[in-house]
Amino acid sequence: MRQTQQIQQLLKRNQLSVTDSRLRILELFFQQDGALAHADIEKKSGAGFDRVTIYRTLQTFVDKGIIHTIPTADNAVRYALCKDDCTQGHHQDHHVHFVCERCSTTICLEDVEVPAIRLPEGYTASHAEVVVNGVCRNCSQ
Amino acid sequence: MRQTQQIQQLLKRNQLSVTDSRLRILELFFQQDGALAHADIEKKSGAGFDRVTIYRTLQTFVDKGIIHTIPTADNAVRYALCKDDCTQGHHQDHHVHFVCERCSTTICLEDVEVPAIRLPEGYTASHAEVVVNGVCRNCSQ
DNA sequence: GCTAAATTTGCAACAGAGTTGCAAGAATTT
DNA sequence: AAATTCTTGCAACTCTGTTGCAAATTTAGC
Ligand SMILES: [Mn+2]
Ligand SMILES: [Mn+2]
Ligand SMILES: [Zn+2]
Ligand SMILES: [Zn+2]
Repeated sequence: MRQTQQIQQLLKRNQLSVTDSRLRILELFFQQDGALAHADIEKKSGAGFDRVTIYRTLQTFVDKGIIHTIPTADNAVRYALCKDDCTQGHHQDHHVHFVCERCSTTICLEDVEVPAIRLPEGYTASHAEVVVNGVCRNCSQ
Repeated sequence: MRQTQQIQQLLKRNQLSVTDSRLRILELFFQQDGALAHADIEKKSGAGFDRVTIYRTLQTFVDKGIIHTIPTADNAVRYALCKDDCTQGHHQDHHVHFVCERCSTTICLEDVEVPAIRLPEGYTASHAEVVVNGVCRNCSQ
């Protein structure tokens, strides 16, 4: 398996020990193009990892800049691979996210940048999150 | 009390019976300019309304177009009064929301419209949510 | 390859957010 | 004021996420 090798290297590059759950969870992210919620991972991982392990693994990946969180209206955090140059403690994912109303897939629109927002006097922006709801490419035909 | 009168009328206009919890919760919203989360209301209401009553009251107000929800990154729904022309089943609040990193107040920027987002081929937008994080007017001096 | 140290995992127990059914209580209608 | 309608509180439950700790696994040194 070529991919397993690549994932191992990704872990080592981030000074993380190579464990079954980390390999499997990253594998899921690489097989998917939409985002994954904790519950999705619990179902799809198969191997019956403990819920807590999954939470901790996801948190570790976020800390290392391997995945990023996506805020959605339904109060369940979703995660997706960082394709930008994110590093430990410094995420760079300034793109728009899309949630499909039909299939409820959550997708990173890597090429759509968050527009600059003109704020009233006295407000200083540090970061903006844009989530667009609508119908995705798959569902619109 | 003049305000109580006004709140009563707001309830009647929406075909809602006038009850202690509804009066009190609306009163809190009118006294506040930031948004309120369920937990805030539970604390500030004083009168010890049941948690379930608060949840149901908030849901009713959202359904009627009296308040709207604000998505934030911390996975706790916040609510604010609708100042736009929202009606039963049809919210019109297309403004930007702001979350202060210092005081964590959540504010509706009624005058800041959500910009149009250009999506890739195949995607259709129906609604976009913009949440800007930063430092608010109060905290920036 | 084996051992010791460092890290990760699973379990149990917990906290918080939100939902549902139902009987009792209040508000509205007549 | 009584009957009807609607709302509330309670209990019980689900789902999401967190923490402490001992056991298991991984890594590093030899
Ligand atoms: Mn993304
Ligand atoms: Mn608002
Ligand atoms: Zn879709
Ligand atoms: Zn502030």
